[in-house]
Amino acid sequence: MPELPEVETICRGIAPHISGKTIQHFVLRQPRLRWPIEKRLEHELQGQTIVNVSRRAKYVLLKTSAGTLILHMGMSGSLRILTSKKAANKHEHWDLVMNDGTCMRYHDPRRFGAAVWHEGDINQHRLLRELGPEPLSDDFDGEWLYRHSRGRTTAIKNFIMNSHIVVGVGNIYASEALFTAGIHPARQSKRISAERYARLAVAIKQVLKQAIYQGGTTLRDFQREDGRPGYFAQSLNVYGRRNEPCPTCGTPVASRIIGQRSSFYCPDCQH
DNA sequence: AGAGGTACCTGGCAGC
DNA sequence: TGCTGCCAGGTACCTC
Repeated sequence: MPELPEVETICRGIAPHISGKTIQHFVLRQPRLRWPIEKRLEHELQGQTIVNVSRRAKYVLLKTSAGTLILHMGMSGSLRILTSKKAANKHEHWDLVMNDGTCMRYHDPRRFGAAVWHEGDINQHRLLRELGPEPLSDDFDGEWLYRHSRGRTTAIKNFIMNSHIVVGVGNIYASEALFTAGIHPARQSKRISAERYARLAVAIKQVLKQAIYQGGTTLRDFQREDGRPGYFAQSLNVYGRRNEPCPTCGTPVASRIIGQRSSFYCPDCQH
C-alpha cells in the first residue's frame, strides 16, 4: 500500500497524537509480521517517552531515549489513532497505548509490515544503512541518477524503484514520474541522457510533493490516521488507467509487466 | 556488481 | 452460490 507520500501522511498524522507522550504499554496480538515481533518489545517500550516521530524512506521512526521503534507498513499496513476503547479486529495486530489513553493501532491484512526495536545509531541499522538519498532532499538530483545509471541495463522503472539508488519511489509514483518526464518505463537506464535524468528527478520530486499535499493515494484501502482517504488517486495520469486516453495526447494508456510489477505509460508520449 | 526471481500473506474481484 | 485464478501500494534474500 504505502509509498513515500502515504508514509509521510501517516507520520504527520500520528506525530501530534503521540509526540512527547509516554508509552503505558504495548499490546501484541499477532507477532507474525514480516519478521516475528519480539516478545521483549513489550518490556522495552513500557515507560518510554516518544521524543521524535520521523520518516526515513518508507520507515516510520519512533525515537525514545532508550532506542528507536522502526515501523514499516509493507503492502497493506496502516496506523490509526483511537481516542476511545474499541475492540480490535483480526487484522489489528498491535496497539501502542499512551499514558493519556491515546491508542495507536496497527492494521495490516497481508502482514508484510514490520516493527523492529533498535538501540544506538539508527543510520547504522541494517535496514537503513544501505539506503539511497531521500528523493525530496538536495542530495537527490538528475546528476545523481545519471552518474549511478552508467553501465546499467535494467529498465529505468526498476532503477528508480531501487532503494539503493533513491528511496520512496514505489510502483504508482514510478509510473507517474516517468509519464511526466516523457520516458518509457522499459528504457535501459544507461540509455538516458543527463538532460532527461534532470527532468526525471524534477518529475519525481513534483509527483511526490503533490501526492503528499493531497494526503497520498487511496486505491483500495489506504487510510490516514483518522480513517480518511488520500485524494491523489484523482490526479493519477496513467497508473491504473489502461485503455483510458492519455491526458496529453489521447492515445490509450498501455500497460505491461516490468520487473514483475504492472506498469502504465503512454506509448506515444514516452520514449 | 548487477540482474532476475522467490518468498512472505490475505482479500477482492472476474469468470466460469 | 461457490469455486479457481489472478491481482494488489514492498523489499529482503537468494542464485546466476
